[in-house]
Amino acid sequence: MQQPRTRVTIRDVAEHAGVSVATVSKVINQRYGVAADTMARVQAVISELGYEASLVAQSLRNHRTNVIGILVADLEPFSTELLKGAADAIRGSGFELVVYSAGGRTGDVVGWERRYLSRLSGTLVDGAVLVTPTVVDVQYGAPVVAVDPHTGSSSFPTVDADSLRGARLATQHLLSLGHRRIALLAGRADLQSARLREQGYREALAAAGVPFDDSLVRVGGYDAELSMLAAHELLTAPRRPTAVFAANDVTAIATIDVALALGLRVPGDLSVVGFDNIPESALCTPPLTTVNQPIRTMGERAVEMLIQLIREQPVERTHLTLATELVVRGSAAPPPAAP
Amino acid sequence: MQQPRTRVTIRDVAEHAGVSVATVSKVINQRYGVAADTMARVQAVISELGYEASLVAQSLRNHRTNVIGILVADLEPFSTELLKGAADAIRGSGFELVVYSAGGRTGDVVGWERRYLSRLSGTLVDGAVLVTPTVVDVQYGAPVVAVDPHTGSSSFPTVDADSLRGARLATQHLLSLGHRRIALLAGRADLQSARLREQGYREALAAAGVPFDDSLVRVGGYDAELSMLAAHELLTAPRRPTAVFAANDVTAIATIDVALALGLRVPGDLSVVGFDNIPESALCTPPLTTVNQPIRTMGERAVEMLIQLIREQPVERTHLTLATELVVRGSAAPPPAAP
DNA sequence: GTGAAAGCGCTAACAG
DNA sequence: CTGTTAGCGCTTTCAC
Repeated sequence: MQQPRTRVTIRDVAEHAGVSVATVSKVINQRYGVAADTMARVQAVISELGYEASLVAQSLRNHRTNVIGILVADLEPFSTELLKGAADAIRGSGFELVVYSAGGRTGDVVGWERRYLSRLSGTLVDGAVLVTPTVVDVQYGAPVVAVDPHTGSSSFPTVDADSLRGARLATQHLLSLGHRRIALLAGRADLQSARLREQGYREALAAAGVPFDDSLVRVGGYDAELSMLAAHELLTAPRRPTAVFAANDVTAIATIDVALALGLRVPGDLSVVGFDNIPESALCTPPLTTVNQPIRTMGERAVEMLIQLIREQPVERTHLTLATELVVRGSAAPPPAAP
Repeated sequence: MQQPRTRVTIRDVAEHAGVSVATVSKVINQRYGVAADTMARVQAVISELGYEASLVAQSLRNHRTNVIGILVADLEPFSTELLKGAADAIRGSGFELVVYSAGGRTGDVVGWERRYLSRLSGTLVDGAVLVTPTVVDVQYGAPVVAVDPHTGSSSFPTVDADSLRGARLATQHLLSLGHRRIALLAGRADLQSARLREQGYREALAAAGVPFDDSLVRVGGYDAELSMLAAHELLTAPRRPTAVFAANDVTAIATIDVALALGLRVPGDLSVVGFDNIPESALCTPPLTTVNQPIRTMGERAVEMLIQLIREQPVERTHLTLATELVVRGSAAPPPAAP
């Protein structure tokens, strides 16, 4: 095989083989109407030159690329895990996977999503999966599936997890261990998932006849640093809670760190329950009791749904909510004996 | 803004604005020679229609996309971490990042790399970073930087970490703690990094006057499952080692799991040192003593180098080997008192 | 069975 | 200042 300075194009192949570009194209695409020996000759030149058709030129012509795009705001544990599920679903589907990351750029997130979706759809990708998108209502030239969109009412087909039930389970777990002063380290108020987790917490409290106490709620914004501050406030207050339900694992782990730094034992003095079940949650000390969100499965389902959409096959349900479940590990235990 | 069923093209904009496509193009690309009011009118139509130029058509024309591709075999901790570094380096560079994942496909890895590189280069991406590539010698239409290539002698500009020194540090650490029976859980023999780590291990042993013992070496292949088997063999042998140096963190963690399952205390009965310093290594129990490989920095450097290459700026060094260092945590301690 | 020609969406050179 | 034209690499009629 040669090592061309510049890309080898279909023209180069045609010239070397002494045929027209049309014929080469037919060979590449296995069309009928090419003599066996011509075919063989062209094939030989193709491998001699190491020719590969340009993805760009092909998609410009075909409007079909067999590529699925996934747009993520950043590569953090959640999106990374989801990507793996997507990769699982892609395998054997005949599609390829391309990931576009905004690289954690803050501020312009909405613009980025819209711009990319628009620039890619109909050309570079046959469809796209939007991970935790902020944009939910625009129609593009290609099918789009949203995973865990920031607002509940999306006009896109959507895959998410049952945050409401998960939060209820987590809170019930703490209640059944005997806790009554259960703090909530909430997520971001602008996100649907965060609102549902707070609602679940309130419902479980109400069902158990425990009054909701505003002073036990702090906003952690799904963010580690912010949560450390919030947790510190919570844990140094005069009557500190005996348990914390954190809206995601990252902030739950931050809470444990703060508690340990304050000399509290976990779960001896403070129980903590998280949400997400990211890989790190099993590895921290103590291992985190949390709510499993089937992140990988969400990625799989989203890609499967998207492929159906692309193939214009009927999609049974356009809003899929996957079940969450409690994963009991070591960070929650009965409260210390009342003073 | 409208919600077109199909992609809106430059033609649509031109028609709506009552100008030619060339003029629209000039407006988009901020070329001189457009009257202010024409410009305004076109801009208005653009935002009214929500037009975005097709990435595909642009790159076919321009041979310049301001997009950098990163090709990874799979999305595992190493590549994910590297991606983050790459994302850091991209920010503010004027380039965008696109990740292509083979999705852990085994077997066809080489073919995939070659095919993609070939299909993308010169068109969709201005250059590419290949992560742990098996292909190292082919020239493409666009610059390529390899990270931690599988064979040492790559003709690509390369970024890697000092595996040799890192392995020596790890082994010396165990030696200085008093260990003499130090096992090696090796990586894959076909990989440069694995060979260097074995060599470092041997050199440190030799320097300390400890004879190399073949029976203390097993191949873990950088793979968790394979390593659990190997570790089991090692730890159930008649004279088991007092320490294990694993060629990467994933296999080190697997070794700890096996040791604990066998009722051994870590580091009381068995010391373990890993290599990579992936995030998980700090979170496992006990926290892993390991060799830090600046993975994120490798991603950054690779992207920086690639950008220089794309801009045809001189690159000071085409083979960058980043320093490794020992990170002492809790998984290595002096050996149990000799029997 | 094969090739000439048109065109996907866009940009650059050149005329007007 | 604006439009016409050519062409990026490829596929697809449609003549020959």
